[in-house]
Amino acid sequence: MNKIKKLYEELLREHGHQGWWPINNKYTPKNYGCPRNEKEKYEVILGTILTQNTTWRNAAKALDELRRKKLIKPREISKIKQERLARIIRSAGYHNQKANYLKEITKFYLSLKGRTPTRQELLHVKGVGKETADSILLYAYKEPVFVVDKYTKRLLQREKILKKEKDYDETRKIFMDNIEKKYETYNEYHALIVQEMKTKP
DNA sequence: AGCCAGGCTACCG
DNA sequence: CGGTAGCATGGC
Repeated sequence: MNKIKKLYEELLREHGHQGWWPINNKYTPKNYGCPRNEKEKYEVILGTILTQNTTWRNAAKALDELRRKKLIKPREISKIKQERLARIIRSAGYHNQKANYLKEITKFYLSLKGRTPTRQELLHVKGVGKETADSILLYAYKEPVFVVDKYTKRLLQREKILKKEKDYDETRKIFMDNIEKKYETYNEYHALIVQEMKTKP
């Protein structure tokens, strides 16, 4: 019996479809068609940085401010002074760091010219660690990669699927070896884990 | 009034 | 290699 798959079925039954990622600060339940265009893809990328170690609520406020000022465009983020960008995204926390990170990922994004980046390339960008790299691949580019976070490791402990806590890549491999490599499924599973662990720590 | 949130970098031993 | 301080706002 595949415990990883079984756990997925249980979580889905209990919480229902989550339908990440939010675009324009709205979830798109049961619609994995997002992002639908380049603009939304770029918004998702900014969101992955802004939500690092921060609630989505606070990150979304920062995205709202950027949207209100019509700044969710790579050229605009490139142009703007870092100090001003920091003030605008203040609500996301760590705003000085994140303003720098947003500029870094934007420079990288422009260099791609529409191509899908590799995980290795993403990991070379300052401010992009493993979870953020995988989030960008999954939520912006719809690549079938599994996103691991603190909750994921904790859940495997709680369910006694693992005795000891594994590192990021090992944990990721456990999911990817046991679940069909589909974008929709990895999207759903990660969101279900967050939902489960938020309600039952 | 603390404690924590959908992490990452830099630096330590 | 593994461990940890620092980064910061807002909600409960």
